[in-house]
Amino acid sequence: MTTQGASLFQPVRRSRVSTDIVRQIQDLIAAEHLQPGDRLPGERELADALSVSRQSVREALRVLDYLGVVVVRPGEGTFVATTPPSPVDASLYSLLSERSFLLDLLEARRILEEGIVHLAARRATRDDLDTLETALAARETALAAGKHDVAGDLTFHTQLAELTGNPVLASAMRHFGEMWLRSREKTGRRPTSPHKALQFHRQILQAVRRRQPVAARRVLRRHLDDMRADIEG
Amino acid sequence: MTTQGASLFQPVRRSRVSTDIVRQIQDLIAAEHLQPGDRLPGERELADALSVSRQSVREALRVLDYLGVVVVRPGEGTFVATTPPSPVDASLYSLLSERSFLLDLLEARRILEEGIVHLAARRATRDDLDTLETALAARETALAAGKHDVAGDLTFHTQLAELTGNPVLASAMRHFGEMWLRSREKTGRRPTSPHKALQFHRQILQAVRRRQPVAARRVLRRHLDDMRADIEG
DNA sequence: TCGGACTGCTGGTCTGACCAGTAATCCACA
DNA sequence: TGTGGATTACTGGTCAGACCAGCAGTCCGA
Repeated sequence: MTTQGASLFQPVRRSRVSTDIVRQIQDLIAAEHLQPGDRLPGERELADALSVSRQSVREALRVLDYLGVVVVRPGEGTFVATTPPSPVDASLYSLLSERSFLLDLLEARRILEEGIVHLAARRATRDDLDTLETALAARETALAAGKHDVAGDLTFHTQLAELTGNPVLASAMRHFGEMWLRSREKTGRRPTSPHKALQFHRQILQAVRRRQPVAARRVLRRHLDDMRADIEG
Repeated sequence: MTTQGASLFQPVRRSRVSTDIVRQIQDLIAAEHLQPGDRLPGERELADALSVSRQSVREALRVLDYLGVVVVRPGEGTFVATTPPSPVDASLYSLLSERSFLLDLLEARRILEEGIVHLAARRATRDDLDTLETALAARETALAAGKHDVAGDLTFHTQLAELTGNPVLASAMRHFGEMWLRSREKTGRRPTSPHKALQFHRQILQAVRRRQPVAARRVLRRHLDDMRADIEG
Protein backbone atom coordinates (compact mmCIF):
# COMPACT_ATOMS: atom_id res chain seq x y z
CA MET A 1 0.00 0.00 0.00
CA THR A 2 1.61 3.18 -1.14
CA THR A 3 0.85 6.45 0.49
CA GLN A 4 1.32 8.32 -2.74
CA GLY A 5 -0.68 8.08 -5.91
CA ALA A 6 -4.28 7.21 -6.63
CA SER A 7 -5.91 4.95 -4.12
CA LEU A 8 -7.86 1.97 -5.36
CA PHE A 9 -10.75 2.90 -3.21
CA GLN A 10 -12.92 5.92 -3.10
CA PRO A 11 -14.12 7.26 0.20
CA VAL A 12 -17.70 6.26 0.71
CA ARG A 13 -19.76 9.28 0.01
CA ARG A 14 -22.57 9.72 2.41
CA SER A 15 -24.49 12.49 0.80
CA ARG A 16 -26.33 14.89 2.92
CA VAL A 17 -30.08 14.91 2.49
CA SER A 18 -30.18 18.66 2.01
CA THR A 19 -27.59 18.42 -0.75
CA ASP A 20 -29.76 15.93 -2.61
CA ILE A 21 -32.72 18.24 -2.33
CA VAL A 22 -30.71 21.17 -3.64
CA ARG A 23 -29.73 19.15 -6.66
CA GLN A 24 -33.23 17.83 -7.27
CA ILE A 25 -34.75 21.28 -7.29
CA GLN A 26 -32.00 22.64 -9.49
CA ASP A 27 -32.60 19.78 -11.91
CA LEU A 28 -36.30 20.47 -11.99
CA ILE A 29 -35.61 24.07 -12.86
CA ALA A 30 -33.03 23.13 -15.47
CA ALA A 31 -35.52 20.75 -17.04
CA GLU A 32 -38.05 23.58 -16.96
CA HIS A 33 -40.48 21.59 -14.90
CA LEU A 34 -40.25 24.58 -12.65
CA GLN A 35 -40.46 27.94 -14.36
CA PRO A 36 -39.26 31.27 -13.03
CA GLY A 37 -41.95 32.71 -10.83
CA ASP A 38 -43.44 29.31 -10.06
CA ARG A 39 -44.34 28.61 -6.50
CA LEU A 40 -42.72 25.63 -4.86
CA PRO A 41 -44.74 23.36 -2.58
CA GLY A 42 -44.71 24.45 1.03
CA GLU A 43 -41.89 23.24 3.23
CA ARG A 44 -44.12 20.76 4.99
CA GLU A 45 -45.53 19.41 1.77
CA LEU A 46 -42.07 19.20 0.24
CA ALA A 47 -40.74 17.34 3.25
CA ASP A 48 -43.61 14.92 3.01
CA ALA A 49 -43.17 14.34 -0.70
CA LEU A 50 -39.46 13.70 -0.29
CA SER A 51 -39.90 11.65 2.87
CA VAL A 52 -37.49 13.83 4.77
CA SER A 53 -37.78 16.19 7.66
CA ARG A 54 -38.71 19.79 7.30
CA GLN A 55 -35.34 20.77 8.70
CA SER A 56 -33.53 19.14 5.78
CA VAL A 57 -35.83 20.89 3.35
CA ARG A 58 -35.15 24.19 5.05
CA GLU A 59 -31.37 23.71 4.86
CA ALA A 60 -31.71 23.04 1.15
CA LEU A 61 -33.91 26.07 0.60
CA ARG A 62 -31.47 28.22 2.52
CA VAL A 63 -28.72 27.26 0.10
CA LEU A 64 -30.92 27.79 -2.94
CA ASP A 65 -31.89 31.13 -1.49
CA TYR A 66 -28.26 32.14 -1.23
CA LEU A 67 -27.58 30.91 -4.74
CA GLY A 68 -30.38 33.14 -5.93
CA VAL A 69 -32.25 30.18 -7.36
CA VAL A 70 -35.32 30.78 -5.24
CA VAL A 71 -36.86 33.69 -3.42
CA VAL A 72 -38.48 33.04 -0.07
CA ARG A 73 -41.37 35.18 1.06
CA PRO A 74 -42.60 34.47 4.59
CA GLY A 75 -46.33 33.99 4.75
CA GLU A 76 -46.58 33.43 1.02
CA GLY A 77 -44.23 30.72 -0.03
CA THR A 78 -41.07 29.96 -1.93
CA PHE A 79 -40.75 30.87 -5.59
CA VAL A 80 -38.35 30.15 -8.39
CA ALA A 81 -36.36 33.35 -8.89
CA THR A 82 -37.17 35.38 -11.96
CA THR A 83 -33.59 36.56 -12.36
CA PRO A 84 -31.17 33.80 -13.30
CA PRO A 85 -28.72 32.95 -10.57
CA SER A 86 -25.09 33.82 -10.78
CA PRO A 87 -22.31 33.87 -8.27
CA VAL A 88 -22.31 36.76 -5.87
CA ASP A 89 -19.28 37.41 -3.74
CA ALA A 90 -19.67 35.25 -0.68
CA SER A 91 -18.74 38.05 1.66
CA LEU A 92 -21.61 40.15 0.36
CA TYR A 93 -24.34 37.56 0.47
CA SER A 94 -25.70 38.42 3.86
CA LEU A 95 -25.89 42.10 2.96
CA LEU A 96 -28.10 41.65 -0.09
CA SER A 97 -31.29 42.16 1.82
CA GLU A 98 -30.32 45.47 3.38
CA ARG A 99 -31.29 48.76 1.89
CA SER A 100 -27.96 50.30 2.80
CA PHE A 101 -26.39 47.72 0.55
CA LEU A 102 -28.23 49.17 -2.41
CA LEU A 103 -26.71 52.54 -1.60
CA ASP A 104 -23.22 51.07 -1.31
CA LEU A 105 -23.74 49.25 -4.55
CA LEU A 106 -24.95 52.40 -6.21
CA GLU A 107 -21.88 54.26 -5.04
CA ALA A 108 -19.69 51.57 -6.55
CA ARG A 109 -21.71 51.61 -9.74
CA ARG A 110 -21.31 55.32 -9.99
CA ILE A 111 -17.56 55.09 -9.80
CA LEU A 112 -17.37 52.26 -12.28
CA GLU A 113 -19.95 53.52 -14.73
CA GLU A 114 -18.63 57.05 -14.86
CA GLY A 115 -15.41 55.57 -16.10
CA ILE A 116 -17.22 53.24 -18.44
CA VAL A 117 -19.36 55.84 -20.11
CA HIS A 118 -16.34 58.06 -20.52
CA LEU A 119 -14.46 55.32 -22.32
CA ALA A 120 -17.49 54.29 -24.31
CA ALA A 121 -17.88 57.78 -25.71
CA ARG A 122 -14.34 57.63 -26.95
CA ARG A 123 -14.19 54.08 -28.22
CA ALA A 124 -17.56 52.86 -29.36
CA THR A 125 -17.64 51.86 -33.00
CA ARG A 126 -20.47 52.85 -35.25
CA ASP A 127 -21.71 49.26 -35.24
CA ASP A 128 -21.74 49.23 -31.46
CA LEU A 129 -23.78 52.39 -31.40
CA ASP A 130 -26.25 51.08 -33.95
CA THR A 131 -26.76 47.94 -31.92
CA LEU A 132 -27.35 49.92 -28.77
CA GLU A 133 -29.67 52.26 -30.65
CA THR A 134 -31.75 49.37 -31.93
CA ALA A 135 -32.04 47.81 -28.51
CA LEU A 136 -33.04 51.10 -26.96
CA ALA A 137 -35.66 51.77 -29.63
CA ALA A 138 -37.10 48.30 -29.09
CA ARG A 139 -37.44 48.97 -25.41
CA GLU A 140 -39.13 52.28 -26.08
CA THR A 141 -41.75 50.78 -28.34
CA ALA A 142 -42.28 47.91 -25.92
CA LEU A 143 -42.83 50.33 -23.10
CA ALA A 144 -45.26 52.36 -25.20
CA ALA A 145 -47.18 49.14 -25.73
CA GLY A 146 -47.35 48.65 -21.99
CA LYS A 147 -44.76 45.95 -21.86
CA HIS A 148 -41.78 46.27 -19.61
CA ASP A 149 -39.40 43.87 -18.00
CA VAL A 150 -37.61 44.89 -14.88
CA ALA A 151 -34.21 43.49 -15.67
CA GLY A 152 -34.16 45.19 -19.03
CA ASP A 153 -33.19 48.61 -17.78
CA LEU A 154 -29.93 47.20 -16.58
CA THR A 155 -29.19 45.79 -19.98
CA PHE A 156 -28.42 49.23 -21.30
CA HIS A 157 -25.78 49.68 -18.66
CA THR A 158 -24.13 46.34 -19.32
CA GLN A 159 -24.24 46.92 -23.06
CA LEU A 160 -22.55 50.23 -22.52
CA ALA A 161 -19.83 48.45 -20.61
CA GLU A 162 -19.42 45.92 -23.39
CA LEU A 163 -18.61 48.56 -25.92
CA THR A 164 -15.64 49.87 -24.01
CA GLY A 165 -14.00 46.79 -25.44
CA ASN A 166 -12.59 46.03 -22.02
CA PRO A 167 -13.76 42.60 -20.83
CA VAL A 168 -12.82 43.36 -17.24
CA LEU A 169 -15.10 46.36 -17.15
CA ALA A 170 -17.86 44.43 -18.84
CA SER A 171 -17.54 41.60 -16.36
CA ALA A 172 -17.52 43.94 -13.38
CA MET A 173 -20.61 45.70 -14.67
CA ARG A 174 -22.42 42.41 -15.10
CA HIS A 175 -21.58 41.47 -11.55
CA PHE A 176 -22.80 44.75 -10.20
CA GLY A 177 -25.94 44.40 -12.26
CA GLU A 178 -26.68 40.95 -10.94
CA MET A 179 -26.17 42.03 -7.38
CA TRP A 180 -28.40 44.98 -8.07
CA LEU A 181 -31.26 42.83 -9.28
CA ARG A 182 -30.97 40.31 -6.52
CA SER A 183 -30.67 42.87 -3.81
CA ARG A 184 -33.64 44.77 -5.13
CA GLU A 185 -35.61 41.57 -5.20
CA LYS A 186 -34.67 40.75 -1.65
CA THR A 187 -35.32 44.21 -0.28
CA GLY A 188 -38.60 44.27 -2.12
CA ARG A 189 -37.93 47.62 -3.72
CA ARG A 190 -40.00 48.73 -6.63
CA PRO A 191 -38.02 49.67 -9.71
CA THR A 192 -37.65 53.26 -10.71
CA SER A 193 -40.00 54.57 -13.34
CA PRO A 194 -39.01 52.90 -16.60
CA HIS A 195 -39.96 56.06 -18.48
CA LYS A 196 -37.46 58.13 -16.57
CA ALA A 197 -34.79 55.50 -17.02
CA LEU A 198 -35.33 55.34 -20.76
CA GLN A 199 -35.07 59.11 -21.04
CA PHE A 200 -31.74 59.04 -19.29
CA HIS A 201 -30.57 56.18 -21.46
CA ARG A 202 -31.56 58.11 -24.55
CA GLN A 203 -29.59 61.13 -23.42
CA ILE A 204 -26.55 59.05 -22.56
CA LEU A 205 -26.62 57.36 -25.92
CA GLN A 206 -26.80 60.73 -27.65
CA ALA A 207 -23.80 62.02 -25.79
CA VAL A 208 -21.84 58.87 -26.53
CA ARG A 209 -22.80 59.04 -30.17
CA ARG A 210 -21.60 62.62 -30.35
CA ARG A 211 -18.33 61.59 -28.72
CA GLN A 212 -18.87 63.79 -25.71
CA PRO A 213 -17.34 61.84 -22.80
CA VAL A 214 -17.85 64.57 -20.25
CA ALA A 215 -21.47 65.15 -21.15
CA ALA A 216 -22.15 61.42 -21.13
CA ARG A 217 -20.63 61.12 -17.72
CA ARG A 218 -22.73 64.02 -16.45
CA VAL A 219 -25.99 62.47 -17.62
CA LEU A 220 -24.97 59.10 -16.19
CA ARG A 221 -24.33 60.75 -12.86
CA ARG A 222 -27.75 62.41 -12.93
CA HIS A 223 -29.31 59.04 -13.74
CA LEU A 224 -27.72 57.28 -10.79
CA ASP A 225 -28.36 60.21 -8.47
CA ASP A 226 -31.97 59.96 -9.45
CA MET A 227 -32.02 56.28 -8.56
CA ARG A 228 -30.40 57.02 -5.25
CA ALA A 229 -33.06 59.56 -4.44
CA ASP A 230 -35.66 56.88 -5.10
CA ILE A 231 -33.98 54.48 -2.74
CA GLU A 232 -33.44 57.00 -0.02
CA GLY A 233 -37.12 57.91 -0.41
CA MET B 1 -51.59 56.64 -3.29
CA THR B 2 -49.84 56.97 -6.61
CA THR B 3 -48.48 54.01 -8.41
CA GLN B 4 -45.56 55.96 -9.75
CA GLY B 5 -42.68 57.51 -7.92
CA ALA B 6 -41.02 56.73 -4.64
CA SER B 7 -43.14 55.36 -1.86
CA LEU B 8 -42.93 57.11 1.47
CA PHE B 9 -42.53 53.90 3.38
CA GLN B 10 -40.16 51.02 3.16
CA PRO B 11 -41.16 47.47 3.87
CA VAL B 12 -39.98 46.47 7.31
CA ARG B 13 -37.23 43.95 6.90
CA ARG B 14 -36.94 41.28 9.51
CA SER B 15 -33.62 39.62 9.07
CA ARG B 16 -33.38 35.91 9.35
CA VAL B 17 -31.43 34.53 12.28
CA SER B 18 -29.34 32.28 10.08
CA THR B 19 -28.37 35.23 7.92
CA ASP B 20 -27.09 37.07 10.96
CA ILE B 21 -25.04 34.07 11.96
CA VAL B 22 -23.55 33.81 8.48
CA ARG B 23 -22.47 37.40 8.68
CA GLN B 24 -21.08 37.09 12.19
CA ILE B 25 -18.91 34.16 11.26
CA GLN B 26 -17.75 35.83 8.08
CA ASP B 27 -16.87 38.91 10.08
CA LEU B 28 -14.90 36.86 12.56
CA ILE B 29 -12.94 35.34 9.72
CA ALA B 30 -12.42 38.70 8.06
CA ALA B 31 -11.18 40.12 11.35
CA GLU B 32 -8.90 37.13 11.62
CA HIS B 33 -10.33 36.09 14.94
CA LEU B 34 -10.89 32.85 13.12
CA GLN B 35 -7.95 31.60 11.10
CA PRO B 36 -8.06 29.11 8.24
CA GLY B 37 -8.03 25.64 9.71
CA ASP B 38 -9.46 26.75 13.01
CA ARG B 39 -12.19 24.64 14.45
CA LEU B 40 -15.48 26.33 15.14
CA PRO B 41 -17.37 25.56 18.31
CA GLY B 42 -19.77 22.66 17.97
CA GLU B 43 -23.23 23.36 16.69
CA ARG B 44 -24.76 22.98 20.12
CA GLU B 45 -22.19 25.20 21.75
CA LEU B 46 -22.56 27.78 18.98
CA ALA B 47 -26.31 27.80 19.35
CA ASP B 48 -25.96 28.29 23.06
CA ALA B 49 -23.44 31.10 22.68
CA LEU B 50 -25.66 32.88 20.17
CA SER B 51 -28.85 32.18 22.09
CA VAL B 52 -30.47 30.61 19.07
CA SER B 53 -31.57 27.15 18.17
CA ARG B 54 -29.32 24.57 16.69
CA GLN B 55 -31.50 24.55 13.59
CA SER B 56 -30.68 28.18 12.85
CA VAL B 57 -26.99 27.51 13.35
CA ARG B 58 -27.21 24.59 10.98
CA GLU B 59 -28.89 26.65 8.28
CA ALA B 60 -26.10 29.20 8.56
CA LEU B 61 -23.40 26.55 8.42
CA ARG B 62 -25.04 24.96 5.43
CA VAL B 63 -24.72 28.26 3.55
CA LEU B 64 -21.14 28.82 4.66
CA ASP B 65 -20.41 25.26 3.63
CA TYR B 66 -21.75 25.90 0.17
CA LEU B 67 -19.83 29.13 -0.07
CA GLY B 68 -16.67 27.22 0.68
CA VAL B 69 -16.04 29.33 3.74
CA VAL B 70 -16.11 26.37 6.10
CA VAL B 71 -15.57 22.65 5.80
CA VAL B 72 -17.82 20.34 7.77
CA ARG B 73 -16.56 16.98 8.87
CA PRO B 74 -19.14 14.81 10.58
CA GLY B 75 -17.90 13.38 13.81
CA GLU B 76 -15.07 15.88 13.98
CA GLY B 77 -16.43 19.34 13.68
CA THR B 78 -16.60 22.40 11.47
CA PHE B 79 -13.45 24.15 10.32
CA VAL B 80 -12.60 27.40 8.60
CA ALA B 81 -11.61 26.49 5.08
CA THR B 82 -7.92 26.70 4.39
CA THR B 83 -8.37 27.90 0.85
CA PRO B 84 -10.64 30.89 0.97
CA PRO B 85 -13.12 31.07 -1.87
CA SER B 86 -11.82 33.34 -4.58
CA PRO B 87 -14.15 33.39 -7.53
CA VAL B 88 -12.67 34.75 -10.71
CA ASP B 89 -15.22 35.44 -13.38
CA ALA B 90 -15.34 32.35 -15.54
CA SER B 91 -15.62 34.42 -18.68
CA LEU B 92 -12.27 36.05 -17.93
CA TYR B 93 -10.38 32.98 -16.97
CA SER B 94 -9.04 32.23 -20.42
CA LEU B 95 -7.72 35.75 -20.75
CA LEU B 96 -5.56 35.65 -17.67
CA SER B 97 -2.46 34.63 -19.54
CA GLU B 98 -2.58 37.45 -22.05
CA ARG B 99 -0.63 40.59 -21.53
CA SER B 100 -3.41 42.73 -22.95
CA PHE B 101 -5.52 41.44 -20.12
CA LEU B 102 -3.18 43.08 -17.64
CA LEU B 103 -3.71 46.36 -19.46
CA ASP B 104 -7.47 45.96 -19.45
CA LEU B 105 -7.35 45.07 -15.81
CA LEU B 106 -5.20 48.06 -15.08
CA GLU B 107 -7.65 50.32 -16.86
CA ALA B 108 -10.46 48.93 -14.75
CA ARG B 109 -8.39 49.29 -11.61
CA ARG B 110 -7.65 52.87 -12.47
CA ILE B 111 -11.33 53.69 -12.75
CA LEU B 112 -12.22 51.87 -9.58
CA GLU B 113 -9.29 52.96 -7.48
CA GLU B 114 -9.50 56.60 -8.42
CA GLY B 115 -12.96 56.54 -6.94
CA ILE B 116 -11.82 54.54 -3.95
CA VAL B 117 -8.94 56.78 -3.03
CA HIS B 118 -11.14 59.80 -3.38
CA LEU B 119 -13.67 58.35 -0.96
CA ALA B 120 -10.98 57.09 1.38
CA ALA B 121 -9.51 60.56 1.72
CA ARG B 122 -12.88 61.82 2.81
CA ARG B 123 -14.01 58.99 5.04
CA ALA B 124 -11.07 57.23 6.63
CA THR B 125 -11.09 57.34 10.40
CA ARG B 126 -7.97 58.05 12.36
CA ASP B 127 -7.84 54.42 13.43
CA ASP B 128 -8.03 53.30 9.83
CA LEU B 129 -5.15 55.55 8.93
CA ASP B 130 -3.05 54.37 11.84
CA THR B 131 -3.58 50.77 10.84
CA LEU B 132 -2.59 51.51 7.30
CA GLU B 133 0.40 53.50 8.49
CA THR B 134 1.60 50.64 10.66
CA ALA B 135 1.25 48.14 7.84
CA LEU B 136 3.10 50.40 5.46
CA ALA B 137 5.91 51.02 7.92
CA ALA B 138 6.25 47.29 8.47
CA ARG B 139 6.60 46.75 4.77
CA GLU B 140 9.20 49.45 4.52
CA THR B 141 11.38 47.96 7.22
CA ALA B 142 10.93 44.49 5.76
CA LEU B 143 12.04 45.75 2.38
CA ALA B 144 15.05 47.47 3.92
CA ALA B 145 15.96 44.12 5.42
CA GLY B 146 15.78 42.59 1.99
CA LYS B 147 12.50 40.83 2.55
CA HIS B 148 9.64 41.39 0.18
CA ASP B 149 6.56 39.44 -0.73
CA VAL B 150 4.98 39.98 -4.07
CA ALA B 151 1.36 39.92 -3.02
CA GLY B 152 2.03 42.46 -0.34
CA ASP B 153 2.01 45.49 -2.60
CA LEU B 154 -1.56 44.79 -3.45
CA THR B 155 -2.51 44.70 0.17
CA PHE B 156 -2.14 48.43 0.40
CA HIS B 157 -4.68 48.86 -2.37
CA THR B 158 -7.20 46.49 -0.84
CA GLN B 159 -6.75 48.06 2.58
CA LEU B 160 -7.42 51.42 1.02
CA ALA B 161 -10.62 50.03 -0.40
CA GLU B 162 -11.63 48.66 2.97
CA LEU B 163 -11.53 52.01 4.61
CA THR B 164 -14.08 53.53 2.26
CA GLY B 165 -16.49 51.61 4.46
CA ASN B 166 -18.20 50.34 1.33
CA PRO B 167 -18.14 46.54 1.22
CA VAL B 168 -18.97 46.49 -2.47
CA LEU B 169 -15.91 48.52 -3.33
CA ALA B 170 -13.77 46.44 -1.02
CA SER B 171 -15.02 43.26 -2.61
CA ALA B 172 -14.47 44.54 -6.12
CA MET B 173 -10.94 45.60 -5.26
CA ARG B 174 -10.18 42.19 -3.82
CA HIS B 175 -11.43 40.59 -7.00
CA PHE B 176 -9.34 42.81 -9.17
CA GLY B 177 -6.38 42.14 -6.92
CA GLU B 178 -6.76 38.40 -7.23
CA MET B 179 -7.05 38.57 -10.97
CA TRP B 180 -4.03 40.82 -11.01
CA LEU B 181 -1.88 38.37 -9.10
CA ARG B 182 -3.04 35.37 -11.05
CA SER B 183 -2.65 37.06 -14.37
CA ARG B 184 0.79 38.36 -13.56
CA GLU B 185 1.75 34.88 -12.52
CA LYS B 186 0.50 33.41 -15.75
CA THR B 187 2.05 36.02 -17.97
CA GLY B 188 5.29 35.66 -16.08
CA ARG B 189 5.69 39.37 -15.60
CA ARG B 190 8.12 40.60 -13.02
CA PRO B 191 6.58 42.87 -10.44
CA THR B 192 7.34 46.54 -10.52
CA SER B 193 10.12 47.73 -8.28
CA PRO B 194 8.85 47.41 -4.74
CA HIS B 195 10.75 50.54 -3.80
CA LYS B 196 8.87 52.61 -6.31
CA ALA B 197 5.57 51.10 -5.24
CA LEU B 198 6.22 51.86 -1.61
CA GLN B 199 7.10 55.45 -2.42
CA PHE B 200 3.81 55.86 -4.21
CA HIS B 201 1.96 54.22 -1.36
CA ARG B 202 3.63 56.55 1.09
CA GLN B 203 2.55 59.55 -0.96
CA ILE B 204 -1.00 58.29 -1.30
CA LEU B 205 -1.26 57.71 2.40
CA GLN B 206 -0.02 61.21 3.10
CA ALA B 207 -2.62 62.74 0.80
CA VAL B 208 -5.36 60.63 2.34
CA ARG B 209 -4.22 61.54 5.81
CA ARG B 210 -4.30 65.22 4.89
CA ARG B 211 -7.81 64.78 3.50
CA GLN B 212 -6.80 65.75 0.00
CA PRO B 213 -8.97 63.59 -2.27
CA VAL B 214 -7.81 65.21 -5.50
CA ALA B 215 -4.14 64.94 -4.65
CA ALA B 216 -4.58 61.33 -3.55
CA ARG B 217 -6.27 60.54 -6.80
CA ARG B 218 -3.49 62.18 -8.76
CA VAL B 219 -0.78 60.16 -7.06
CA LEU B 220 -2.78 56.99 -7.49
CA ARG B 221 -3.05 57.70 -11.18
CA ARG B 222 0.69 58.25 -11.46
CA HIS B 223 1.22 54.97 -9.63
CA LEU B 224 -0.94 52.98 -12.01
CA ASP B 225 0.41 54.80 -15.04
CA ASP B 226 3.85 53.81 -13.89
CA MET B 227 2.77 50.19 -13.67
CA ARG B 228 1.31 50.39 -17.12
CA ALA B 229 4.55 51.71 -18.51
CA ASP B 230 6.30 48.71 -17.00
CA ILE B 231 3.89 46.32 -18.64
CA GLU B 232 3.99 47.97 -22.00
CA GLY B 233 7.78 48.36 -21.80
C1' DT C 1 -71.37 47.92 -0.37
C1' DC C 2 -67.88 47.88 2.65
C1' DG C 3 -65.00 46.76 6.47
C1' DG C 4 -63.58 43.81 10.00
C1' DA C 5 -63.30 39.20 12.14
C1' DC C 6 -62.23 34.62 11.15
C1' DT C 7 -59.60 30.88 9.41
C1' DG C 8 -56.12 28.37 7.27
C1' DC C 9 -52.18 28.66 5.04
C1' DT C 10 -46.92 30.15 4.87
C1' DG C 11 -42.23 30.49 6.48
C1' DG C 12 -39.30 31.30 11.03
C1' DT C 13 -37.91 29.46 15.15
C1' DC C 14 -37.30 26.50 19.08
C1' DT C 15 -36.97 22.11 21.70
C1' DG C 16 -35.71 17.52 22.49
C1' DA C 17 -34.63 13.29 20.79
C1' DC C 18 -32.02 9.56 18.37
C1' DC C 19 -28.51 7.90 14.95
C1' DA C 20 -23.85 7.24 13.02
C1' DG C 21 -19.24 8.35 12.85
C1' DT C 22 -14.81 10.03 15.19
C1' DA C 23 -11.26 9.84 18.54
C1' DA C 24 -9.23 9.35 22.79
C1' DT C 25 -9.02 6.42 26.77
C1' DC C 26 -8.80 2.30 29.23
C1' DC C 27 -8.43 -2.47 30.02
C1' DA C 28 -8.02 -7.34 29.21
C1' DC C 29 -5.72 -10.83 26.97
C1' DA C 30 -1.96 -12.86 24.40
C1' DT D 1 4.88 -5.71 27.42
C1' DG D 2 2.19 -4.54 23.84
C1' DT D 3 -1.54 -4.94 20.95
C1' DG D 4 -6.37 -4.90 19.98
C1' DG D 5 -10.96 -4.38 21.31
C1' DA D 6 -14.51 -2.23 24.22
C1' DT D 7 -15.91 2.12 26.36
C1' DT D 8 -17.19 6.72 26.36
C1' DA D 9 -17.86 11.27 25.11
C1' DC D 10 -17.96 14.02 21.71
C1' DT D 11 -19.32 15.50 16.60
C1' DG D 12 -22.56 16.41 12.79
C1' DG D 13 -27.08 14.43 10.47
C1' DT D 14 -31.73 13.78 10.90
C1' DC D 15 -36.32 13.57 12.60
C1' DA D 16 -40.66 14.96 15.05
C1' DG D 17 -43.67 18.17 17.09
C1' DA D 18 -44.71 22.55 18.67
C1' DC D 19 -45.60 27.64 18.65
C1' DC D 20 -45.29 32.30 16.51
C1' DA D 21 -46.17 36.04 13.10
C1' DG D 22 -47.51 37.39 8.72
C1' DC D 23 -50.34 36.78 4.47
C1' DA D 24 -54.69 36.03 2.02
C1' DG D 25 -59.08 34.46 1.08
C1' DT D 26 -63.74 33.99 3.11
C1' DC D 27 -67.57 35.15 5.42
C1' DC D 28 -70.64 37.91 7.92
C1' DG D 29 -72.70 41.90 9.88
C1' DA D 30 -73.38 46.83 9.84
